[in-house]
Amino acid sequence: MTADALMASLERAGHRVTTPRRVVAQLVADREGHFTAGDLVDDARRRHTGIGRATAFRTLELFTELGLVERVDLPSGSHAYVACEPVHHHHAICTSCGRALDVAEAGLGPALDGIARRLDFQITSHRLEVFGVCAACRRGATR
Amino acid sequence: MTADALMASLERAGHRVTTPRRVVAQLVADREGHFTAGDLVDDARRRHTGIGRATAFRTLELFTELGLVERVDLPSGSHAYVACEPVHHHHAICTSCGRALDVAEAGLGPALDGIARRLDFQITSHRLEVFGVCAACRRGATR
DNA sequence: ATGTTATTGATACTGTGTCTCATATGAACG
DNA sequence: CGTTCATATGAGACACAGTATCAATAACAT
Ligand SMILES: [Zn+2]
Ligand SMILES: [Zn+2]
Ligand SMILES: [Zn+2]
Ligand SMILES: [Zn+2]
Repeated sequence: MTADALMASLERAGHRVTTPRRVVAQLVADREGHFTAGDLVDDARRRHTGIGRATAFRTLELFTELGLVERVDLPSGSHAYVACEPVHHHHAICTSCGRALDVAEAGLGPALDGIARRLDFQITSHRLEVFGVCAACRRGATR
Repeated sequence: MTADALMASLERAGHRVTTPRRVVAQLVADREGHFTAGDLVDDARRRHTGIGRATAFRTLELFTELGLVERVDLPSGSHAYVACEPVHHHHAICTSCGRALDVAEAGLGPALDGIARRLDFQITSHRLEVFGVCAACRRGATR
């Protein structure tokens, strides 16, 4: 996901294209794997962009609403984000390198149907998070 | 899950049986559906138990470690807990009444295997959260 | 260029969750 | 029982995460 693509989606949705937002978009695009709002704020300060804390949070929220970025809840309890395509899918998160692989819906349907039927529960949304070690990390060291 | 059962498990695990912990166990047992640490602290104050904030958090953490209580991440982003059996399972959370129904692993295995194979990803843990409306809430009103 | 409106950033504020440390108290032992 | 000592407690300080306020600024349609 490139910074330009993020800005384009944002404009398409009728939001203003501003410099601070462009900066945040670039920070997001430059991130590998998941990151927290705090990480982004730190990036912003480190690079001496003049981005305020509030703006970082607000822009991240905006991207999330537009589905350009998705929030994942790490086992640690902190809220992280990953840039991803705006279609329903899940994430396989590598606990070693932090990268998030996209997981297509993939056979979850029947399992969900079963749950709905057995519990007489009307499912409106669901969230699956898979944690483990990616192929790259299993070979090379922690890198 | 009764307060006594919570305390018994706690003792079995070699922890001290103390009055504050008994109180927290009771508060947990009295809760229907999910609750946050803050909710519990409020309960404690409201009932004029002398439980300190730190103790509520600590006891909740202890119960969680022992698997007597499980943490769920609500879509809102807040961390909630539900009392439940110490075996692997998931939760169907009613967005109307807040109750959490236990969901057996049920049919998730094949889907996970598929993910692991397709992504060449070694899964070490996973989390599924299902949100929707329970049978009771679909009939009666919001109750 | 101008006016309207959305956006920004500093700052203050509301939580959450953790840490420290002096005090209290379970439980094991005699 | 009373003694002993590791554990647990609670007050309060702390470290963050996230939100609200508001005057100043910048987009963008005209
Ligand atoms: Zn990896
Ligand atoms: Zn899905
Ligand atoms: Zn459960
Ligand atoms: Zn319900």
